[in-house]
Amino acid sequence: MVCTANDLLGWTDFPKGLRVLLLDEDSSSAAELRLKLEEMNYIVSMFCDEDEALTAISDKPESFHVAIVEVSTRNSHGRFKFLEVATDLPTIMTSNTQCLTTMMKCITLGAVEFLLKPLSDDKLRNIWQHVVHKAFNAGGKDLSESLKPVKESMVSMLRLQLENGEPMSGISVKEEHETAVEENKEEHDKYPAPPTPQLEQGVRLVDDGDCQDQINCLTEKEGGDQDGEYKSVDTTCENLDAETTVWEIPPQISEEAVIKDEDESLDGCKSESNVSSRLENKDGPSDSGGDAANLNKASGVRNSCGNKANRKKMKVDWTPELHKKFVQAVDKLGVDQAIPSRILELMKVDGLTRHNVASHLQKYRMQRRHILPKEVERRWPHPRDPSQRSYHPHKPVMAFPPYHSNPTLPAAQVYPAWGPPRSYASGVQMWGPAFYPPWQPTESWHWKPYPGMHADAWGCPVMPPAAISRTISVFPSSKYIGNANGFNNAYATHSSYTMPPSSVDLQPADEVIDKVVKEAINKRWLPLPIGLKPPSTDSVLTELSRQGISTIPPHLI
DNA sequence: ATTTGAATAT
DNA sequence: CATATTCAAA
Repeated sequence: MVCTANDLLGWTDFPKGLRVLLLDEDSSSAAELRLKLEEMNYIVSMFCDEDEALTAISDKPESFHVAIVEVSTRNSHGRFKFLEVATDLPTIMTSNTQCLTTMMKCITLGAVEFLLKPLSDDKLRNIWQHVVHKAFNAGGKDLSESLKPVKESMVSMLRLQLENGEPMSGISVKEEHETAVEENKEEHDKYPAPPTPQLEQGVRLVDDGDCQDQINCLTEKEGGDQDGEYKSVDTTCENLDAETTVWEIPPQISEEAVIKDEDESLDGCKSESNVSSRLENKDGPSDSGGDAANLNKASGVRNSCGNKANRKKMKVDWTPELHKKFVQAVDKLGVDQAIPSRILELMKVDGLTRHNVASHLQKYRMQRRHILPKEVERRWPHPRDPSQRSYHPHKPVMAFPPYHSNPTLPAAQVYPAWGPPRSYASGVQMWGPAFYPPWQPTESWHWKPYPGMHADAWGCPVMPPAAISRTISVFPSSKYIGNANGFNNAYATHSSYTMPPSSVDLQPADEVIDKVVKEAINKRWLPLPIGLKPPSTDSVLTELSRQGISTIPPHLI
C-alpha cells in the first residue's frame, strides 16, 4: 500500500503517482486512455469488467485513488453496481453516448463526474481534483484508506504554505472550481445529505466571518503568546497575497480563473476552514493515534467572498468526534492529571490550541460538577427544607467517582459522560444530562490520596449499588460543594461511620484524611472514593424505585 | 515566563 | 448558548 502518512510527505508532486482504476470494455479506447494517463504520471490499472474491478478494490482498497469507468447502455447495470459498491472511490463516468438518464443515475449513485468521450487531455489530467475533493469533503470516518493520505498531504501542504507565506514547491492546489458543497454546511450538518454526507470532522475551525477589518490586517501583529498558535490563521496582508498564490496553478491548469479577489472584505462572507483528525482511537491504551489534519474550505465559488478563510481566529467546533478525543485524553490522563497542555498533547489534533482545550475543559468540569450532584440528589433527595445545610446522616457524604470505569463495561457504554454520541446535526448538546458519567478504565484513574495509603483502604471496593448507597458518602448538594470547612468537617465527622465495618481497621490517620480532604477540596471535580464499582443504570433504577422514586424523566436515562 | 482555572466577553 | 479571551494566581 502506497498510502501511509509517510508516503504523503514523499508525495511531493501530488497528482503524480495517483492510482487510477480504469474500467472500460472497449479495449482500444481503454488502451489509449491508459497511455495518456500514464503519460500524465498516473498509475493505471485496467479492468474490463466491474466484478474484477470490484474485487481488486475490495482486496486492496488503498490501491486506487480514483476510477474512470466507461458506461454504455449495454453495461450500465453493472456500472451502476460498481458505483454502488465502490462508494469510497471517486469515480468518473465516461461514455460515448449522452443519455441524460444514465448521467443522472451515475451522478445520483455517487459518480463525481460524467464525461463524454473522447476525453480531453485536460479533463484527464485533472482527475486528481476529484481525489482531493473527496479527501477533503468526506468525513474522516468514511474516508477510504486510499484517500486519507491524500487528505493528509494536502493539509500539511496547505499548512506549510500558509505558515511560510509562500507556496511550496511542486504542489499547489486550486479549489475554486469545486462546487460550493460547503455552502450549506449547516444544512448538511443538520440533515446529512445522502450523496456526500458531510460527516463531522475533527476540529472545525469556524471563521467568525467578519472580514471587515482591513486595518486589522495590518495591525494584527499583536504580540502575544497565543498568536503563535494561530500563526497559520492569523495572517497579515502580505500573507494574503501568499495565500492567494497558494491556491493557484495546479500543474497545468493555469487558465481556470484563480479567484484573485483582491480583498473584498465584506460582510456576510463566511468561510471556514476545517481541521480534522482521525478518530480511530479505540479505547484502551492504544493511543496510536496518529492524526491527520484536514483543512476544509468553503469553496468560494460564489460571489465576492473569496477563500481567505483563515484569517481571523477560528472558532473550534467541538464535534462529538473531537469531544470524544478530548474525553479519551482526559480519561487516559486521569482526571487529576488532565490539564490542558497534556490533554492537548494526547489529543494530537492539529490546529487545536491549549486555550481551546482549556476552555473546553472548563465546560467539561462544570458539567461534571453539575450533573453529578444532581444525580446524587435524585438518589438521596432532600425531602424537606432544602435550605438546611446539614447533611443527613443517612446521606452519603462522599461522592462516588464521577469517572472511574467499571472495567466490565464495554467501552461503548463509557460514553454517558457527555452523553451518548448524538447526531451532531441534531444540535442537541452532546453532554446533556446523562445518568452516568464516563466511567473510565480503572487503571487510568489515579487517585493518589497519599503516598503510602492504599486506595482500596477507602470505602468498599466492589459492592452492589444498594450497599453502596448505604455506605458510601456523597456530596449532599451542589450548594455544599465548595464549602471547604463544611465539607472537611462533614467528611471527617461522618466518614468513620459511613465506612463499612470491614474497613474500620483500615481507617487512615487523621492527617491522611486531612491530606485527602485538602486535595479533594482543591480539586473538587475529582471523584473521591476509589475502587468503587459504579452501579449500573439498571441497578440505580432499581434503587430509585426501591426508594419510592419511580418516575424518572426519560431524558435522564 | 508559563500555565492554569475561573471570570468575563463575544 | 458555546467558545474565546482575559485575568489573577500558582
